[in-house]
Amino acid sequence: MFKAIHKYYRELVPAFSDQELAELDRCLTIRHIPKGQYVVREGQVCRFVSFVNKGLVREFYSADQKDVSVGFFVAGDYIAEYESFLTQTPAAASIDVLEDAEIVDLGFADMQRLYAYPNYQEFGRKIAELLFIYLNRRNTALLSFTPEERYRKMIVDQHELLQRVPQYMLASFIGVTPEHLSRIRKKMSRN
Amino acid sequence: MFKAIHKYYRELVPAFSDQELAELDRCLTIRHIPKGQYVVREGQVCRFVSFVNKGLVREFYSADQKDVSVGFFVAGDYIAEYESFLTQTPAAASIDVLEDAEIVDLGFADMQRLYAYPNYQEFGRKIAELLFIYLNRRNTALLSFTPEERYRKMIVDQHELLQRVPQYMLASFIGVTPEHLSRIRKKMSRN
DNA sequence: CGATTTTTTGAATCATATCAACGTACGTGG
DNA sequence: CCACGTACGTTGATATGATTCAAAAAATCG
Repeated sequence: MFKAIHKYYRELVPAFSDQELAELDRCLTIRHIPKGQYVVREGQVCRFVSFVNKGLVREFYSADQKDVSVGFFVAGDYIAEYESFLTQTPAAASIDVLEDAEIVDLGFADMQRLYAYPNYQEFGRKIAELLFIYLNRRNTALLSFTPEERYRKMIVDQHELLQRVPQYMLASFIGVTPEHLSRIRKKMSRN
Repeated sequence: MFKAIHKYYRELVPAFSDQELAELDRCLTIRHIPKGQYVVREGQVCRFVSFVNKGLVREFYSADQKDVSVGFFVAGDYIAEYESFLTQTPAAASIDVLEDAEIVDLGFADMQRLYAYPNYQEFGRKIAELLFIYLNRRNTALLSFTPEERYRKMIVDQHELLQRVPQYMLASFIGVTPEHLSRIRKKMSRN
């Protein structure tokens, strides 16, 4: 059981023993969350890091009455309000469900226990490094590309999401208003 | 020797033994870099993660002929083009010296050797986590605050830097042109 | 189908960029 | 120690890109 998760762990740290992964299994719990519900709510402490088995979830925060989406996650991705999870302090962002989701939770206390194994330390390190790299690229993109360039980029490497995420959420992810994204698309289609 | 560095390591991982830190010392080398020179150049692989003993350095990248500063680092900070260091691939950003610097290098291969110790795995994990948190906050700030708010924030929690970093570099860090930052300052001074 | 949500369009406005000019400070060589 | 050159900061005028608000059109859902 939890095959996809074992694969994920072994890809980052091949040295994981069957016994170590069995230890992990004992910590995991499955949760089904319907569309529209929250996985984590701003202001609450994020208690789990969760693997997405099915569905589509989104991380976002609120800035003067408006949602700003910061990420979309599908089957095979891990999700958490990571800063909140790491520090066990209230989350600045929320995570909600766009398509009925099945997620597999790993709690904070269990994670700490697993860190007794060096392989889990290494896993935790590599996860944090990957998240850093992801965020670093997003940061660079926001600073050095125009909205249109960011949208084009999204078409190329996240085209599966474009069909599933409403355009007004993509707009905030790209950093523009829905109206402006609509105009960008119109302009692009004229070529 | 390398007292400040030992302190840095033990603050993140109190369990470090004297022997483990002595092992670290054998990997460290000091480098003096004068103002105007590069620590890492875009396109080259970042071979070291470096502790700043003295001086002031800056990370930046180039976007259509212009520099965009992404961070300023002083004594007590660690620097690297971290994605390049982690993946040993060419750096997207450069690091240069704004005030004559003394830095202490730790090479990639040595870092890998140290990861044999679980305590160094834990250290590496915590560093990556801190960097993630730092970047996450910067990201949020860029998306949800106005340039003026970002400048005010900078005054509050990096006021020491304002004296040492030329204003046009701060401008790109904040995400505006030098002219516009000048106007923001003028407007702020009218209150 | 009707009701609601999402996307598009238009017009006015605002924030920031650009370009060009000028002022000021600073460090260096004479 | 002065004068000059270079780098930095400021100011003004204009241009551009993105937002806002309002409304219509299109898509989605029960």
